[in-house]
Amino acid sequence: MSESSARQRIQTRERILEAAELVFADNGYHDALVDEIGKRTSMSKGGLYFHFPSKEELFFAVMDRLANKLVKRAEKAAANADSPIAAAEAALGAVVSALSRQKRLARLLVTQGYSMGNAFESKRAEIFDRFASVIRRQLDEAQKAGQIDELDTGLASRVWLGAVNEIVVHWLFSGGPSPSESAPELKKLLVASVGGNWPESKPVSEPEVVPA
Amino acid sequence: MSESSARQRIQTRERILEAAELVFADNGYHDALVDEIGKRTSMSKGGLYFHFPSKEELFFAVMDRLANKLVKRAEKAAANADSPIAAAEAALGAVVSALSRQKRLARLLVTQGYSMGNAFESKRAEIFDRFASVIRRQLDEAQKAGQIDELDTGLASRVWLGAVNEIVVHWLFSGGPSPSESAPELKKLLVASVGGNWPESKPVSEPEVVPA
DNA sequence: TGCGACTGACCGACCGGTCGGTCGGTGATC
DNA sequence: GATCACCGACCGACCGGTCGGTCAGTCGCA
Repeated sequence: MSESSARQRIQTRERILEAAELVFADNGYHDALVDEIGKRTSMSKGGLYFHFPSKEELFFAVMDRLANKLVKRAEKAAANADSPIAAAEAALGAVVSALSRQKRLARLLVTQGYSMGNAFESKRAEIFDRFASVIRRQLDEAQKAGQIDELDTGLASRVWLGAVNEIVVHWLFSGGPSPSESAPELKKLLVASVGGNWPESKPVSEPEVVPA
Repeated sequence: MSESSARQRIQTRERILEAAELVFADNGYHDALVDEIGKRTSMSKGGLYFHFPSKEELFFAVMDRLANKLVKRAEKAAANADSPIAAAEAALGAVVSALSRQKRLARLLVTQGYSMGNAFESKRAEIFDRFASVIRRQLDEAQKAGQIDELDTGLASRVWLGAVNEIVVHWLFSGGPSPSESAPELKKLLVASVGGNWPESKPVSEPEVVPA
């Protein structure tokens, strides 16, 4: 059946993507070996190359998959909030909390692409722009609602992103506190940056499940 | 004379460092070829390896040199300001303006190291910590002077750094406006993040020399 | 029997690092 | 001031491991 075989195909792809995610996250693009991905998939190198045309494409696919998941998470969190500024905060909190829980994913998203060389630039830009847009949309709303100052929301969204990025990298590289621990203070700083009035109510729930 | 030969030695090292800076900045650590650095120095690979024990050490030396220059610049700018919060702003402005002027340096400092693999982590941490300290010291002063809110200045300084980092990366990768164009608005956001009272006076001079 | 999925031995470009060798200068010795 | 031993700086051909990618062949299912 072309139906079930198509399903099979997709499942196999998924299996590869999962393994590749691990390997890329641990080693960075350059030091990740295609053979290693094969080993973890219990599939030979040739098999991998049947599903993906190159290491580069495979990496991009991994990044897209990851970005999709996280962006969705952020958008969902934003949708559940009850004011634009709270939504922006929630989106940011969702990402921070997800990355805190999965060091490997954080690594992958935030640093491990660069070793690809200059070809990575556009992918990085694309992904970060997607996150920035989520934040920005909320800030635009907040501005319309008069919750925050007049300002360049594009710039502000990148400031927010950059801040998160730096906190995460610092955690990864220097072993500081987990980003989720810094999150409340971080949110305070970022909301203040756009002149938002800090709401006394609702500290914005995000389960904050810490894995074993 | 051992005197002049020591001088010569240092000069040669400097020549190599300058060439290496260019090559690393253009290609990233991994894609930079030692042979290419040799070509630009008019020196053979063997010659290079007489002065530096490995490609890695050479790269670190380049990064240190660059970081030193920039940190000094930032500290100088801070020292010339007439209030702690203005000093923090000035330090940040100095870095932004320097990077805006030298795209290559920006690239080198901000992205090109990652392709070294996980060995880069500690170097990156070290350098960014140095910058963070400069900012932080000023924020601590400002806090003592009651110019800003009670807050975690360590966290705040990383927020500032991260913001700058993201603006620069966005400029490099997406060809947006030069960071120095965004600087005024950026400063406003960051000062607001720490609850600083925006002073109407003195927009903090930094010559803002734009090269041809 | 045809075809999609997969195997794994093999290829070959690539590049950091090495090492035997060269050479201009320096200073001690006669 | 000529000779000579020596040395630091530099040269560049070469080595050897690595790794992305290829391809002829296998297997099982429809």
